[in-house]
Amino acid sequence: MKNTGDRRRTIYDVAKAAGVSISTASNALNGTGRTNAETRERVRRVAEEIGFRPNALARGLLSKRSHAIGMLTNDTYGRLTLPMAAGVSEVLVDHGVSVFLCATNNDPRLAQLHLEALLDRQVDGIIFTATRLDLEPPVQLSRLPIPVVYVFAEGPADSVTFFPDDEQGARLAVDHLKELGRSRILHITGPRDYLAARIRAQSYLDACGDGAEAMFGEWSEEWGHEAVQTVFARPGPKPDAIFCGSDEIARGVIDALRDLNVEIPTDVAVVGFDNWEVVARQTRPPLTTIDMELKELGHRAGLAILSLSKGEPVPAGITRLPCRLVVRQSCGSPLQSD
Amino acid sequence: MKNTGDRRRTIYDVAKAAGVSISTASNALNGTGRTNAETRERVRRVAEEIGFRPNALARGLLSKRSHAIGMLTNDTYGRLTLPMAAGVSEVLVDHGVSVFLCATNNDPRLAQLHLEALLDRQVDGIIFTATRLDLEPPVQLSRLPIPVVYVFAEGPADSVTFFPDDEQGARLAVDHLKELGRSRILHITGPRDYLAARIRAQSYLDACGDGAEAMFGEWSEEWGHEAVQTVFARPGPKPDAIFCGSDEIARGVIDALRDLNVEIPTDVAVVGFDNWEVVARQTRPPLTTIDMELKELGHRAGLAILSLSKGEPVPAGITRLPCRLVVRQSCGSPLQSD
DNA sequence: AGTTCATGCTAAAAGCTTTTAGCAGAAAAA
DNA sequence: TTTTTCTGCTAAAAGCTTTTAGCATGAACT
Repeated sequence: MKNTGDRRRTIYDVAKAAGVSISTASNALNGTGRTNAETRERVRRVAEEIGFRPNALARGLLSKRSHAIGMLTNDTYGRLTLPMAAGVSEVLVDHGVSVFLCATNNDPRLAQLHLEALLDRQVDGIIFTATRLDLEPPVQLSRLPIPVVYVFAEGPADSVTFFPDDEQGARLAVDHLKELGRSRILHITGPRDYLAARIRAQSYLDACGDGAEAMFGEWSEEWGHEAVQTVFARPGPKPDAIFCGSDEIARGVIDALRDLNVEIPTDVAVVGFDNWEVVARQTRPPLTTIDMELKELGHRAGLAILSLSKGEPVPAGITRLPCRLVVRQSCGSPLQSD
Repeated sequence: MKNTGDRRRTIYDVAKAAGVSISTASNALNGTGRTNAETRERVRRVAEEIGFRPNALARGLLSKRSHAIGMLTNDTYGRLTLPMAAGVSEVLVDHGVSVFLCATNNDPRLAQLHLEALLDRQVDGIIFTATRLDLEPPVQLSRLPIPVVYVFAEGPADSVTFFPDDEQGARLAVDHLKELGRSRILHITGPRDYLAARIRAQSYLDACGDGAEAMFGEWSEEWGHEAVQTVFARPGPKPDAIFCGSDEIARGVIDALRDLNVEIPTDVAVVGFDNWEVVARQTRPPLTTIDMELKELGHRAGLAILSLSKGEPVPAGITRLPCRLVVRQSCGSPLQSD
């Protein structure tokens, strides 16, 4: 007779079935107060039997902690957001915390609406995510009564913020190319007004020194294509490796190189950025690239908001999580490159 | 003095500030009961002034409707899920309903955990989404005390289910090609064990009649590439159009055709399926394709679960939402094709 | 024997809202 | 004048849980 009725079982039902008071039932189930071991066991068995599960609303109302958080995102497409969100949800579900997804489409009205709904629901915290790293949050988050964690977006001074370590990621790519004996490395990346593009480019320039060249453009395949054509059309020495600011750009680069009959990786090695599998796996040859560990980013952001919501201290400022090099075949390997 | 304090304002604060009882305050704010117009106005003004917003937890506890729903998905990557989820969230936020995102990663344990959390939170309904159309839901959803809507996944008999209209979508593609004067249309698509692949293929066969050929394989670029090579290597007449089961396949097809020096769209017209912009916009030439209207699918699913949760009747069974043809340049146009 | 202590349990309050039942007063009807 | 009806308001209950304060009971002290 496991909750076959229509009504959800309450702690009142448990108490009645176990022949104790409501308080004793609660204490027994939560291990609080003073309870006889035998009674405690009986109550727990009864609760299990009738399929009792505590009402999260009532619990939240009393404890002032809803054990839910909100995720505010302005990413419509979801290439970055969803893996990240999955990471957040994955790490929090084990702590009994659920995640509200709020897609704002960069619309301030919608963002405001979502934010108010979240506050009305007494969420314990908010994770704000953006894809356009440069964009202002579409809504005022600074003076909220609950903690906010920023991912892929910079919050006000002293806020808790997570980014991938673009600087280290770029270094990873360049070091890999250098280890394989490449010396004339070119960098083709996205628009200069993206912070991530600037950081990666600077890291590349620092690592490669003189002769290094960073070409800013778009986050598109087309731009990769175009940049390669430009470079190979002009006089002077040609690069023996290209580090791309995104996998999409890398894809354009690879296509353009093939059109020019340039061998990959023999003549030119190519490294991407994103490890966006649908792209990186499908290039010919498959793309060596930098993974931003989006899921791990989600884990960390989730744990951070969890700690903050409990009042535990979390180091403020920007935390940059290491990227990972994923080796496929667009660079050759130390062994086979000769 | 708009909620500058630490504590959230309650209806008790409103009542006190307006000099009325709690019940009157509630009645005035909600327009229930009998209230003098003047009093009602005063209460509302006061509520506005002190920044009162009702506690959704308390409200939900009483009304037994939490005004929240859960979205259970096993899609890790999110290409289909996130636009759909954004549609759901977008349409529901205006009705004061929020959405819990639960990524199950196809892990039954995780799915069970999420499901229990949702029930504990008294959600008003659940939207279940899958990418692998053939897969069983990772958890038993049939005997739940709350309504369930299925999207991209088939529920038990008589459940409310939404799919894109694959049959109509395929017809859209074939008709477009025919209108442009193409007669030898080939179909290259994904694995036969995907229902969507089978439906699209059947629709194509019905529309094209004898001589039509559907090639099943993978949902990958590589397969598109390979299929084209096979077809163009064997003797006999060559197709003058290729309808692809996905944009990724189309991409492989286009690349392979270019390698063979076949002109697109002059010699062969290509149509994709998905309107996955990162792919469809970046092929050369840009890809004419079928859009599944994922956001609209989300809207409809959201409205359906809303109605169901209010006890309003919703037609059971599978509803298929029309797809849309997106014309780019991979087929030419009636005007420029000569 | 009288006091202190520990144990196992319970009644009641608190958390915030909505709804029900009903009270007083005034107006309308008898 | 008495009764009915309507109006505007309020006290209290309900929704479900956790926590606080405290009540008996029996054991261990002084």
